Amino acid sequence: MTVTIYDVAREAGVSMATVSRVVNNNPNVKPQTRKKVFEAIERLGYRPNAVARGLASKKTTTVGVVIPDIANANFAEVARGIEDIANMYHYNIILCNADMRKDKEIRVINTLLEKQVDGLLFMGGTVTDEHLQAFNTSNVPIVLCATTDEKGNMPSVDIDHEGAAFDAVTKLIGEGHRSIAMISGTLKDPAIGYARFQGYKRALEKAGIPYREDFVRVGNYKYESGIEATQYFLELSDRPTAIFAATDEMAIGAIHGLQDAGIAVPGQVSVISVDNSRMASMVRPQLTTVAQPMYDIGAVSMRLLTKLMKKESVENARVTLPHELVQRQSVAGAKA
Amino acid sequence: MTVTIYDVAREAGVSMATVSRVVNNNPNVKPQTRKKVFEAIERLGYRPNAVARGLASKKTTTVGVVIPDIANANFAEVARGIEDIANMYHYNIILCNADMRKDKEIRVINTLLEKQVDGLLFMGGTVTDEHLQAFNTSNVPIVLCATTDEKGNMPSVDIDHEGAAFDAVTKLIGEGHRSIAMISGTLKDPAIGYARFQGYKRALEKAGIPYREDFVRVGNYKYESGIEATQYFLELSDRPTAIFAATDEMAIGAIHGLQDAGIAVPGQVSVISVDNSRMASMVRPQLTTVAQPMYDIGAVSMRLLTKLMKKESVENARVTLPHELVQRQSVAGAKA
DNA sequence: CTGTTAGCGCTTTCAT
DNA sequence: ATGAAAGCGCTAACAG
Repeated sequence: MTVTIYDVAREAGVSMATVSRVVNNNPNVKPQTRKKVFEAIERLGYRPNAVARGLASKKTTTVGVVIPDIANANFAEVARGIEDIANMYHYNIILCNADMRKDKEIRVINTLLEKQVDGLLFMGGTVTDEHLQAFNTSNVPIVLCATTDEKGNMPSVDIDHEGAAFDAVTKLIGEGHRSIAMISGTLKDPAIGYARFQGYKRALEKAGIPYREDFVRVGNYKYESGIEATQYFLELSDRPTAIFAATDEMAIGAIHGLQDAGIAVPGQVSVISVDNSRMASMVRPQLTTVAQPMYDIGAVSMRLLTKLMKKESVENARVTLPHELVQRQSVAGAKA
Repeated sequence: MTVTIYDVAREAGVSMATVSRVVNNNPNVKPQTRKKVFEAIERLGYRPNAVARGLASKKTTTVGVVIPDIANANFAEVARGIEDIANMYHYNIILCNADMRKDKEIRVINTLLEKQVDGLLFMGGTVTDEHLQAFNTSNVPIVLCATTDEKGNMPSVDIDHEGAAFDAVTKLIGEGHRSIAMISGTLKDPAIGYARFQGYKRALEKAGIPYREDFVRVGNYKYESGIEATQYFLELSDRPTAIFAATDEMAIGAIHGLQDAGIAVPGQVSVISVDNSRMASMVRPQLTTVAQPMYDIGAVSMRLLTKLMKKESVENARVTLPHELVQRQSVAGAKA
């Protein structure tokens, strides 16, 4: 039925150990023997059983990554960064989607740990005590990627969300805007939603612009919620001249919400956001936004994880990658 | 160090077999014993080792899915369908991205098979002889999902790409268009690129419109290539009045390429495509497109796979799901 | 350079 | 209802 290492050994006239050696590229095998074994493998169509290997060696050479939402382009980009580095270090990666649901995140973490991954990458999403608890039961290294824990105890790679939001809003202020509304993500999410909201407030404060509650709407990071929030702003007697959206997707919603109401962007209202996803160029006017280096976040966090898995010492286990304003066409100066 | 089933057995004062039974929900355990075991598990923080279990039982309750491009929203949607059904049947799924590269697809298939998945879903992408060869070495069921093999020998779930393209172009013709250009995907891909191209040709033919080679440009399914193709069409002395793009993303590129050149959509040129991705509503004018039931493709293929894994008999192992025209704002009648 | 021999942690007959 | 024991397929000392 299934051909095992034992079958190969018999076919090649050597011991299992020798077959194991050639399969694992152990140099201590005579070239001639190696050849014999390879031939036997070929002849029998032998495929090593990774499960048995994992049990015997206590290593699976695979790292698990939990991705909060597979449909989110940003996370996809992070995943690409992870993969490229993982391949470089000969790790397999198994992706598990958590569908934006906390219970599923916890379940997926446990599943991955049961599967004996050699390390875990937890991407995006809020890190609650429950998460921490699940992480604690693990004896493999875990790094947070595109998120952080509030306590700051875990290795992580992220950007400075508060600072990115601050820079975006400051850009608007620099263009002369004083009536700046925000379409926020959920404030319950400390890692992203709340941090970006804080950046908005700080930029206002620094410029001496009073904070107005009616200038903030909470969306769900999605396009439709950007439209809805914008429609709300348009009903205000005192309309904003600029909108800061916490994500590109909501910003595109804002642009369309504005345009559908016959308002020119950026002629009458400017729009800015944070992300610089691929979509930012796929809208007219093209979106001015603060870029997050998603690919790098993935790459750096995977690199960090490899070090941790090899028990190498790491200088700094909490890295913050720089962000940067990308100017396109959705921001213009405020009318005097 | 790591706590094993043996530790739990000792702690609870029972045998390994009994612990195994309660962990696996075997009814043949006295409630009282069950309770004792659960307490021991709790006290020790026992987590079953899926690798050991997999080796002993020769089942991993996980299915591998290879996804050609994690950044593609359509595939993400298929993946969601897969997941929902997998959860329902208590299978874990592990996603492996193949980065649109054939060699990586083959490698990933082999990795998954080595990991002893109980079944495999191969999503999108062309199925070559090399693929078939890799599939053949497997003794677990495999189903193609959002693609098919040319020979038609493998279980698969897909839509009728040729028919979808035919319907899209026919819609244009119904609106009075006769100068219809196409932005195709690569013709090398029989499952999608070529099939949609064939649909375009057949619709033209049926309407008695001669096929013109200069009205077809091959793109790479991406936004930018949609723009480029459109710019090419605009340079023609004899411009098309409508553009059929093989994917939404290229269609959005077409819309913007047109608008950037000062051409009204759909006023002067109509645009239609196939996909109905989320993006179709995230553009102005909103895109008229033929919907593919991506989620259902995922769900149905996973369901099919569960049947195959349980060795249930299946009536039809090659299913084609229906498509449907979704009318939005990017198509208008041809000027008389 | 190669073979022997214990396990890795769990499931699964087979007894009892 | 429970336990004993034989593996699952492979790796990793250890010995030679």
